[in-house]
Amino acid sequence: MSKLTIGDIARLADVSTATVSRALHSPHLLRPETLRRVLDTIDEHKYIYNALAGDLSKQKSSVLGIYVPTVESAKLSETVFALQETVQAHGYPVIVNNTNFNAELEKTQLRQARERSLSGLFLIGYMRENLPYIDEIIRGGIPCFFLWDTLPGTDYNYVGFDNQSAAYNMASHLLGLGHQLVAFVGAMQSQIDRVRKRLNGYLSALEQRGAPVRPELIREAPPTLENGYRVMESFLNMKPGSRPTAVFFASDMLALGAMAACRQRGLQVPEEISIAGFDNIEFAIYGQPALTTVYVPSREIGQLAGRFLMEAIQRGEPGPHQRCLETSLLIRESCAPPRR
Amino acid sequence: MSKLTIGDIARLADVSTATVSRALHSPHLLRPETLRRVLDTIDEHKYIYNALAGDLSKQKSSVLGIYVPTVESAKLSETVFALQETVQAHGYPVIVNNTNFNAELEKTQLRQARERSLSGLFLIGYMRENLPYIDEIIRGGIPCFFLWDTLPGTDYNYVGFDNQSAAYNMASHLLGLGHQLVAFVGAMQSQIDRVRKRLNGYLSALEQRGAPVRPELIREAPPTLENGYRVMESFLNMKPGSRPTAVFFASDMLALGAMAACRQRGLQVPEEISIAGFDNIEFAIYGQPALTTVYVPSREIGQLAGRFLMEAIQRGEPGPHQRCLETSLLIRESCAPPRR
DNA sequence: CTGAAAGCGCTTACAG
DNA sequence: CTGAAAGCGCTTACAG
Repeated sequence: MSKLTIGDIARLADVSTATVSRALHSPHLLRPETLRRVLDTIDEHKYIYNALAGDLSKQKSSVLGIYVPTVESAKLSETVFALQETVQAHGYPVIVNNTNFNAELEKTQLRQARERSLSGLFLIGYMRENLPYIDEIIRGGIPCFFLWDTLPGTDYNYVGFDNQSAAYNMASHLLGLGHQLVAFVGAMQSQIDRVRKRLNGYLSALEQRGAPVRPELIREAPPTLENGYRVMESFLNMKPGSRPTAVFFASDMLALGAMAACRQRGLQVPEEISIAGFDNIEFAIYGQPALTTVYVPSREIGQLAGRFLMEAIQRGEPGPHQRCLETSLLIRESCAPPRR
Repeated sequence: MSKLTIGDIARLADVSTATVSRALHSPHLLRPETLRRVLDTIDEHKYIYNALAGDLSKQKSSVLGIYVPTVESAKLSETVFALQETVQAHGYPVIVNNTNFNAELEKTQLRQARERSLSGLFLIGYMRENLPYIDEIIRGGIPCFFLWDTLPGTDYNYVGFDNQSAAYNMASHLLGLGHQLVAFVGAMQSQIDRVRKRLNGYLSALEQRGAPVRPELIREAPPTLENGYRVMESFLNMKPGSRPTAVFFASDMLALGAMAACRQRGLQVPEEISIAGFDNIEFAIYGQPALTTVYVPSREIGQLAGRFLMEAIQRGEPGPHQRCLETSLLIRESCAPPRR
């Protein structure tokens, strides 16, 4: 019942510990006969590899880390799971960290990555103030991938999409429909760069169309149904004339919550007010009406990032690995021209 | 830039490595003056603790593992995140494994837990055939907690609820409304014990009411909106008379997908058909109509399980830790008496 | 193709 | 309260 070590196996198979280690990790280096003998001994005695010892001598743990600001959004989970699926085929487990928009917490979690010498980090957003610390980690030799955003003109690894132009396109679509008062509700743009870029996309669409910016039509809330509901209520309480005729939510959760608020008030979407989202979660198409939104390739992001890291580790490809994926406007039924 | 070890710190602070180690983990053992000197040196030189070495010498990694069959269900994520929140306050990161209803994969992931000597495991469901292997892990000294289910009469740790009686109650509610043809759609009851218990609850409600069991009204599908949609379509294609007048879905995702199928066919819920769910995901209340479902205390499960493990580790409480939480029927608008 | 041996950076029982 | 030293179980450069 007490645990066997490679030393025990070595003795039992009449080889050295080095040979046992090779049987486990570089079988091609061994004579088939030797290999077989060692492997048989391992099986027979149900030897369990001690990864703690292995990690220490390699000075690197084959564990990965992913950092997510919140997981209320099912969409982020898709990236997490696609990533896990990709890397677990290579035997890499992944530690999932919820930073919860908390810079202090995020930093603690980032520090653990160094203490544990993780093989790679994936960041779906990060707190701006921690960037220097992230740089330090990268210099320390842990590859970091930024997800859900692009950082062109830098040496950072990233797999994401152009948040600004995606938001620009949606805002333009709304303005093109004839809306003058288009509101924007972001999922924490003050803290998350990629959401700030969406805000910028919205602003530049306004500018390009010559529409005025109205600060009272720009809001921010964590991406939950309930917050969408609340924000929408507050819009609906504005007096007609200053009340937005279209609202662009930078998250489907918010948008879907908002649709419920409209329903509650007996307001027809899109006849009386247009609602657009961002993400394309599975529920978007089940909305009533089906939600016009921005398609985000969340699974592809996870897969690609996982693959890039595996290549970086196994084939020693130095990078930087950078990829900007396509998003697209999903025009469905929740947006229409404003009433005259 | 090269990494410092406690040996370096010891030399710089003119103490032994044992003292540095104590400063880090058992500061109360040191004279305040010594402690201060060591801590200052650590700060000054930005020493980073090497958890790989620490884990090896303690022969135990302060990492936890959680095993989830699928994460399409937002509800399971709630448990995962509540758990993480609870344990991360104690400095324990958690590896999240998606077993994806795949016994082979689950076993590989379980083996990694042993290789890495994790400090604790949480299983939200597991493949039946892997139970002997889980037993082996427990005997090997890694505490395991079964979540989302109860295992009364055993020595296993669990934090869950009574799936059978919860399902029994919902099925009884439907039958009590006057439905004769109540269908049951499970999220993989053939593979997941807790879902099988829900099926049993449904069956015993039928029996208790003297309602016949109709095999064609019992279905199984992974818990996604799309599957709910499809299964419902197939029910709606049955000829009236044999078609169910109420459907009990063992997952809100399925139920909400089914509501969309009804809408698509122009069928009124609950006037023409009743639909019930299980989970109470946030979307349930935003359904049209609001979904009648079973409340599952997913966050409490995660919190409690995390707390139990921390107590087991830190205060050495041996357990078994067992807790059956309450569920409740959430009667909303999606169920009504059948049409005559 | 295989082995002897140093080394990875901590922890902790023991001694003082 | 503190230190010397053995030990955790691997990996790998080097030698043969």
